[in-house]
Amino acid sequence: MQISDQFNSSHTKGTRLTRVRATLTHILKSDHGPFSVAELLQRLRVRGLRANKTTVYRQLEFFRREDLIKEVNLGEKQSRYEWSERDHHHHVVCLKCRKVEAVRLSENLQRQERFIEQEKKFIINHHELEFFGLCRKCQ
Amino acid sequence: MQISDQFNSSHTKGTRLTRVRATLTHILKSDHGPFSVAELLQRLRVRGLRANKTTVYRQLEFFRREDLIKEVNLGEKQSRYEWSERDHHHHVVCLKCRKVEAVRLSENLQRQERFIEQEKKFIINHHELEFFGLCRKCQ
DNA sequence: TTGAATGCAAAGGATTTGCATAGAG
DNA sequence: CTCTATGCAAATCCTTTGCATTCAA
Repeated sequence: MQISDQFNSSHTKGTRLTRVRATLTHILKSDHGPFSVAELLQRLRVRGLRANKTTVYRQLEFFRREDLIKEVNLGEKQSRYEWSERDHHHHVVCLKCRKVEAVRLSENLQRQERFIEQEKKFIINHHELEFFGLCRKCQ
Repeated sequence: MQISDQFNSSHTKGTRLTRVRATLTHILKSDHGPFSVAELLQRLRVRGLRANKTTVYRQLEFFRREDLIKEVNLGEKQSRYEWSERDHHHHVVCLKCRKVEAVRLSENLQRQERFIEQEKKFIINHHELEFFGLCRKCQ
């Protein structure tokens, strides 16, 4: 596998495609997120890779610098991370079992953002929206 | 001041209106939030009350149990807290100076919640929505 | 060969817990 | 007087840092 297969921005010069990085990329891209660091370590282990948590934190820092992932906060003590290439979406979080699902809203928040920019004189960069409730099983 | 002035739910039997609790209540109710624990300690100090951070955490736990405050997460490492009696609103957060302002949306998210409840079979309890960008001064 | 990536231990920062003491009712 | 609230120290949990070693290119 060539580095250029996955990382071809000018920022990535001098970086190396290690086994941990390749596997983490694969997990973040294809599995169902968003993931906590503990979950990522777990999934690495399942794939036969016993990595150190520090390494995972540093990989996430790298992905973050390259704008490849987004950090998500669902009101837990730890952060979660997900690949950012996917479509813009939000999350529904079950208050009982903590199950997380992605949702796409039927209409977006553009209009609200314009409203806020006018009223507050803020320039909006992005928003974060999460819904909390009970999933089907926990109802 | 009577306890019943501020806490008259059936849950509050046996609780005591200490100076810290009364002052924290006042700060959370009248000052401009949401506040971190450090900020609450600072404001207590300004009012001549040197409280321990553990005490503040325990007071917040108490307010939370009584459903008097909401915990807010703005992507920082610490949590923030605000009195929950106020009107439902969201936050705009400046990515540069971290200034926080409240915004009321011109239209609410009820419709989107109904949509999600149908599509995902979730029962929505509440949502959290924050906008991030640059405030007037930081643009 | 060379410097980016890794592992391990230790440090940091926010939050929680245990226990003895203070103080509201 | 009684039991809730407090303070202090220590413990926990997540995250970051320092440094010597490994390994991709």
